[in-house]
Amino acid sequence: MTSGPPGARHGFHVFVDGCHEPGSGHGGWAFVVYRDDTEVASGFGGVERSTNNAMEVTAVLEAILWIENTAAGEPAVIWSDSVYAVDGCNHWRPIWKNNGWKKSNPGGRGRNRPIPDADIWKDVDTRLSGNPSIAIAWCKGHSGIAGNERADALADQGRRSIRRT
Amino acid sequence: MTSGPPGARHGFHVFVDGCHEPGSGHGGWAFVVYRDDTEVASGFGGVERSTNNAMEVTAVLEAILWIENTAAGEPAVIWSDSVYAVDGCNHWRPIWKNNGWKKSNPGGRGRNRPIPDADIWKDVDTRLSGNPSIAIAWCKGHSGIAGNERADALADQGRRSIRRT
RNA sequence: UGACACCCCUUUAU
DNA sequence: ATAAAGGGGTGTCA
Repeated sequence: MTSGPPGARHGFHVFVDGCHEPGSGHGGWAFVVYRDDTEVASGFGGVERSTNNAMEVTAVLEAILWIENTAAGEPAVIWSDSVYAVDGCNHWRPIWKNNGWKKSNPGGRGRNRPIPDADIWKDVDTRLSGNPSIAIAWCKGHSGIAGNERADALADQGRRSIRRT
Repeated sequence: MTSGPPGARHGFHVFVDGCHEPGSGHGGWAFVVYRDDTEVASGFGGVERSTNNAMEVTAVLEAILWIENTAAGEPAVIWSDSVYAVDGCNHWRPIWKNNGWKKSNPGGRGRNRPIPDADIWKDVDTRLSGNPSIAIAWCKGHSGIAGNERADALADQGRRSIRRT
């Protein structure tokens, strides 16, 4: 197995990644689509002012958009190395939705404030709710997984594209 | 612990901090004494079973004790990043004292519960009442203030000292 | 409901 | 080794 996890018979494996440079505030996102261990598509972009987590979620959203437009209904796994993005999709998304996209953790740190990047999360939620064939999974970052490394490089390219505007 | 001659000019600035590890229950406290931006003394210690707020107040108490023993009567400002400790000293202390160190219930009915760590607060009250030249002030934590950072590190050392008893 | 502090964990970046 | 973006919990006050 050179890229992607086992079981890539049918459907897609989409690796996503985001990056962010605190100095400039510029961020980048990317996705790479694999079918049977072969890269079949990719996309990336840059954002002028963002945060690291916002870029990770944006990468997931862009991957979903590609699937919607190109392979709607086909089974797909989106792999992200961001626990924030993955748990946000799989665990907190229904909770946030139920709470009107606000944090409600009595005693916690950020209480009853709108969750960061609520607009992105709402978009992700709408589309994931309508595409049950899309799964979000976590993979370890910077550990030699080909798809993850490729997405990492593309996200960086997306971030650098900001300067040449 | 370093020591130096008491400041002959005009007062001390004493930064205090407390820390607490919920897992072990161990806590630490520390104070650092500055005269003209120079550290002239410091002290720290550990407590086996405590709370974060109790350690913050303990740090204030230990600073007061040092002033009493070393520079009684000299103007001094004790800086703490705990609103609980600072407001406890400046605002609620006379109120609590007036209520017999108990919290009055808004409903009037029901028992008046003793304030937490009443023994420490009573000690603080006695000594502050006898030392009007000592002021308690608040400073933001973890924001680059040298004295606060130093006290933070020493409090942690005090907490860790519990292990190797 | 707000504020402050304390502890643990994840990811990113330099 | 630094800083920044998140999640969970605790103790306290109004």
